[in-house]
Amino acid sequence: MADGIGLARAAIEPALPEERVAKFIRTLRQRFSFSDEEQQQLISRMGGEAFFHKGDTLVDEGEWIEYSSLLFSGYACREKIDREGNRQIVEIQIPGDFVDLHSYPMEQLDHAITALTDCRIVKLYHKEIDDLIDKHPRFARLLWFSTIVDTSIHREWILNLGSRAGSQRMGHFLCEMYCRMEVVGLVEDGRYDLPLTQKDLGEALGFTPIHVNRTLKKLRSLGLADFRNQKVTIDDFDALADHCGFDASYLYLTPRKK
Amino acid sequence: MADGIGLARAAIEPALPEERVAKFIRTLRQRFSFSDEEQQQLISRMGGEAFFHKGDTLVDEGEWIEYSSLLFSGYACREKIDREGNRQIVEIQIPGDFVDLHSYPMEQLDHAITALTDCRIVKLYHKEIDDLIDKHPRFARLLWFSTIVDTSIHREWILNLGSRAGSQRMGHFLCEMYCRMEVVGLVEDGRYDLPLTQKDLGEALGFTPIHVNRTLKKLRSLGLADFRNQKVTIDDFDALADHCGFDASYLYLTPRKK
DNA sequence: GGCTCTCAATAACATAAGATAGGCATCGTT
DNA sequence: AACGATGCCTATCTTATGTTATTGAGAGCC
Repeated sequence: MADGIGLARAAIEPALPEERVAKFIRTLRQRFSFSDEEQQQLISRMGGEAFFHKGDTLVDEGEWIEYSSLLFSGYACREKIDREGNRQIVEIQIPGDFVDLHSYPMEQLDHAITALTDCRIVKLYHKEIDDLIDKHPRFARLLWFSTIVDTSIHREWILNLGSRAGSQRMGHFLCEMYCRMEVVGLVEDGRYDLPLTQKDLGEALGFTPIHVNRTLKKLRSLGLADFRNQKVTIDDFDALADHCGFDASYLYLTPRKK
Repeated sequence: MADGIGLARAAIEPALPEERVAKFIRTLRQRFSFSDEEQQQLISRMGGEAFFHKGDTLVDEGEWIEYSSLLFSGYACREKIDREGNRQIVEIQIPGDFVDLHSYPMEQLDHAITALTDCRIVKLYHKEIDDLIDKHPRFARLLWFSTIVDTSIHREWILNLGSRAGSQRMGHFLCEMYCRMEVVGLVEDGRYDLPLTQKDLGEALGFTPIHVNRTLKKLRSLGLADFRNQKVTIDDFDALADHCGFDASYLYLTPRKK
C-alpha cells in the first residue's frame, strides 16, 4: 500500500533521497537521537537504487559484498537452508531496515536475503562508510548499534523457538511485526501486511504448515489475532501481548541517551 | 583445567596482559588478520581485571555498562528469562570471548550474562574504544566484526531450534562447542569441558531435562558423542558432524582477507 | 471453458517430546 | 554417620506437533 504509492511515484519522478531513506531515519531516531546535520551526512552518502522482483535473491550466501542495502519499499527475509534443504527464515525485513549493514564488517554473509515481494533498495557503499567513520567516528557506534538490534531480535527468536509453544510462539511473532511495522507507519487500524504463506510462517517458527494453520485458527477463535490473505489484524494488541508474554524492549525502540 | 592453571598462576603472580588476552587474540586472528602493532594497540588499552564466582551475574539485563568484558578464564552464558521464569540459554561464552562487546554500541543489554564456573575477566573501557576508533578507524570494523560473529551464531541457533530435532540438535551444539574450544586450545584428544548440567543443556536447546537425557543416551549408543561429568568426548568429529549436518562456516574461523 | 498451480482448511493417524514420579548415586554439612 | 540437596537415569502416561492425504477456492494460462 505505502509500497504501491512508493513504486508508482518512483516510476513517474524519482523520490528524493530524504524520502527514500525516511523510514530508516524514523526507525533510527526512535532508537538513537542524532542531529539534523548528522542525518544529512548520512543521507548524502547514500548511493544508487536497485529493484528486485518477488522471489529474487538480494544477497546470496557467501557472496562478496561492497555495499549495504537499505530497504526502501517491499519486504524481504533472511533465510538459511540446511543440508536436507529445509528452509529456516531467520528474520523478516521491512521498509526502513538495513538488510545487510553487517556485511560491512563481515564482507560475506552466512545466509541469503530473499525478496518476499517486489523490493526497492537504496545502496550505501562500504567505502562511503569507511570515509564516514573516518571523518565522523561517532557514526561507527551508531551504525554498529543498528546491526546489534538484529542480534537482539535473533536472541528473542531463540527464546521464542526454544521456550514458547503453539499460539504463544505465533502470537509473539505477530506482536514483533506489529511493533516494527508501527514505527514506520505501516499499521492502520490494527492491521498490517505480512506477505507470507502459511508455509513461510512455519519456516520462520519451526512449525509444519498444518500446525501453523491450527495455531492461527486458535488465535482467531480466541479473538487475539487474525491472519488471512497476507494481512494481520490485531484488534487488542495488549491482550495478544499478554497472552504470549511479549515485551518489546528487545526491539530497542526507545531512544538511547547518546 | 587450563582454567585451573590460569587461576593458580594469577594468584601467585599476575599474568602478563599479553597472556591474559592471548585466547582472544588467537580467536580474532583466526578470523581477521591484523598486524602485531595493531595487536599491541588493542592490548595496551585493556584495563583492570575482575573475578566472579560460579553463579554470579557478570552483567545484568538493563544495567548501564561502561566497559566490556573479555573472558580470560572460565565459562559463562548469555541467558534470557521469560515471564513464566523459564530460562533460555542463548549462547555459551568460553575463554577468549568478548562476552559483551556489543554493550559498547548498546550501552544496555537485553539479557544477562552469568558465570557457569569461576571466571576471570579483563576490562576494556568504552571510552578507550572511543579513543581507539578515533585514532585508528580500522578498529571500528574489526571490533564490530567480532560482535557480528555472535549474530551469526545466533542465526545458526535459530536454525538449530527451528529445524533440527533430537540427537541432531544436540549433536550440532556439541560440534559448535568443539570447534570453538579447539581454536583456543581447549580440546584434548577429542575431549573438552562443558560445565553444564542436563537441565542447563535443556535450557539451551529447548528440551526438558528428561529429553536431554534421552538424547544424550542416543548419541552415546550411536557412538557419536559422550557427555558425562561435565565433559564431552567426541571420538570421531566428522561422523558426528555428518550425523547432524554441521558446517562450521558460520563461526567465521577462516581468516578474512582484510 | 477447462486446464494446472498454489494455497488454505480439515481429518485421521503416528510419534517425538513434555509431565510426573521414583530410585539411586554423589557431595557437602553438621 | 546421618542428612538434605542436587544431578542423573528410567519408566509410564499424556499431549503437542509431525505426517499423509483429501478437498475446495482462487489465480493464471491456453
